[in-house]
Amino acid sequence: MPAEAPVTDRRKPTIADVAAKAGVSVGTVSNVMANAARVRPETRRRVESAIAALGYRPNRVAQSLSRQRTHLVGALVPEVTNPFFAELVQGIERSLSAAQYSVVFATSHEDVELQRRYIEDFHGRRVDGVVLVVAADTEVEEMIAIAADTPVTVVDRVLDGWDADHVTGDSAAGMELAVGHLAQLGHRRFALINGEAKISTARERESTFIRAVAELGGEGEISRGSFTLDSGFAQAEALLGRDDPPTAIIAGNDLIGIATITVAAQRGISVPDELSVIGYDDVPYARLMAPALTTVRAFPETLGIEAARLLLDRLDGHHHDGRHVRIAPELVVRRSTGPARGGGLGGGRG
Amino acid sequence: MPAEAPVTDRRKPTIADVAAKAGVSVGTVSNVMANAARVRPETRRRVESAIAALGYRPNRVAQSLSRQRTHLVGALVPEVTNPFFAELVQGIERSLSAAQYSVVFATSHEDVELQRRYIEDFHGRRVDGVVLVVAADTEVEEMIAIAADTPVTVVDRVLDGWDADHVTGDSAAGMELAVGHLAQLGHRRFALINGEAKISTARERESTFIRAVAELGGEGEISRGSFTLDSGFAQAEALLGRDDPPTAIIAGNDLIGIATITVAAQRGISVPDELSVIGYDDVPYARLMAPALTTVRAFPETLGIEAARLLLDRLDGHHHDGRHVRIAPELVVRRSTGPARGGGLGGGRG
DNA sequence: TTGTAGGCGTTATCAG
DNA sequence: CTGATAACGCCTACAA
Repeated sequence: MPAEAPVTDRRKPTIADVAAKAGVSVGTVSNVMANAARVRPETRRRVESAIAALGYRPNRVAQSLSRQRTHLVGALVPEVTNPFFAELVQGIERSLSAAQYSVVFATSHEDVELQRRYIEDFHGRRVDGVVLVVAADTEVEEMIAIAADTPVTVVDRVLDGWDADHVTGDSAAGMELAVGHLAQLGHRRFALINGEAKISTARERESTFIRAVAELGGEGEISRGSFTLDSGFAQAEALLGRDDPPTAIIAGNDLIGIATITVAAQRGISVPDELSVIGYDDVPYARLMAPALTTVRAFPETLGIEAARLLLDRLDGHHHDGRHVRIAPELVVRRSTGPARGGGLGGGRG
Repeated sequence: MPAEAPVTDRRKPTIADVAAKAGVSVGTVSNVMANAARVRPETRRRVESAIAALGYRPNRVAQSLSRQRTHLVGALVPEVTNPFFAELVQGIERSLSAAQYSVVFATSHEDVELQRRYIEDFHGRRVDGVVLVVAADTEVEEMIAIAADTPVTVVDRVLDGWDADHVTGDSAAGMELAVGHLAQLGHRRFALINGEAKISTARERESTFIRAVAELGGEGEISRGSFTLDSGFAQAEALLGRDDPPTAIIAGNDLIGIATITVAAQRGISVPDELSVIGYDDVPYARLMAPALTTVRAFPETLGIEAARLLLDRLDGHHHDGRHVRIAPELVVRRSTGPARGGGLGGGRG
């Protein structure tokens, strides 16, 4: 080898290097990469072998700047340690990466200030779009302003007054399923242990709970906290520590339901003989409880997939007005619900 | 307003717009933003108010191209629906974003081909570094080649022959804790239900298991599958369906441990009276089992935090050789382990 | 069919 | 202290 051989050049090859090696211009290289028709087969071959020889990979940063499109989307969820959101994120990531988008990912921990910072970061990076699970105390006005001129798809929760694309679970239907199931088992005294009242899913479940119980002529009480195991423990503890707990507890999500079953066990309350418990979401751990948790399946991964689809549609220019897709929930009967103590009208487990 | 007023300009303002409005050059604006000392206070004020008036935010894409640094890091894990990795990801994301990095996130699903594609995508996007949990069947050579000239920190699992920075849990110590605890309870017949033999943590736990059991003069058998609930169910089913199951089962991770407890319950095997079960990791659901799962806590979030720290150190140019940090595990005794049936030497629960 | 050159938005180098 | 201007790497007219 010649003495002039440069020390190993660690710089990644650029389109200019390829052009030089192939003896063509950068424009031509760009054309073959774009698969443009207007390039002679012979030339194409030369360029392609130069690309292969150099191991050339286009610089996406430069591409983004030039094309004014990053093929990047921001995903912001409250937590990733919550299995519901983990599945949601999985759905988002799968769909987006299948469509050749990369996702820059962040968690807000229900903190609006953090949420604001992340969204600004997304903007700074010129993401093509954002998939967002709004944090609990989010102000509509701020969101509308912040999300201006970047396509946003809102998922799981909704923000009143913001007509962004969104996909949600049908919490009203889900809650009706839950109350209906319990009613059929003869229950008349219910409690709902819920998450943050600021969150739309919690509100929808709550109002439906109230209405459904009223229509039934039953009694219903409501406890509010947050959608976490810890809050579930505290709330269940308070509820089950009382003299006359209800015969059926509906949990605002499975974490709360799981905590409730655990508290009942600790207190020697037999589920489902003395107390029926039903959760919401159907996370993987619901069926592993003893007894296995009856719950309303919410299909979190599907939510994520649909959210990604909506966003991609918009990025492709297919749609322009605020769309709303609603995912229908399903009742999953397991072992944590049973006939109300003292009989009642209801049939057995069928 | 004048008739010539342009239709609302949705284009984000550029540094040139700011310069024009402030009546200075782009270079000066750049200097102001860089907080350079060499700018007259009066000028700075003018520029700053122009920035504020326009709501100017620098374009990170252009910055990246110019600075040759994206402040982006890629994070690739096998799954995010596995709570161990969810916590790991949380640690990574927290640390990195605190250091002003954004993370582009992906999941390999233990698929080496997918893993390859994601890493190439990371490269294409010119991430400054990557945090990687290697997929199960990863080839060293390919990784070494693919990861060339991009700082990589390997976390949780290790790839023999690759001297990248890495942070792992001390699986040998953890397994010794597990076997020691069981031995003290009088157990002599053990089984290990493990994950993929291709994964370094599984191998380390397995070899330590063999050695520890041998030193004890006990019997040990090994079942291999994958680190999932489903595999845990299948393996536990096979093991507990036999005539003479061991008195103590060590699970390669908590998902397997949780599945084992569930299978035991289904088969009417009392835990811990007839069978002791111990898990690994201490995911949040371990303590919610009935009985609560004794386990070895692995601190996944800490793994993520340390991995991020190692990478950041390297990106700051502080270190250059392959470093290794090992996180010490802790035994968490709960209710799924107890004295071996038929007595033995061991004391009670203390 | 292929080459040239301007533009994408910043940073950095140098004169002035 | 400030203003031009050349990178950074790629795309896309427009010319040739």
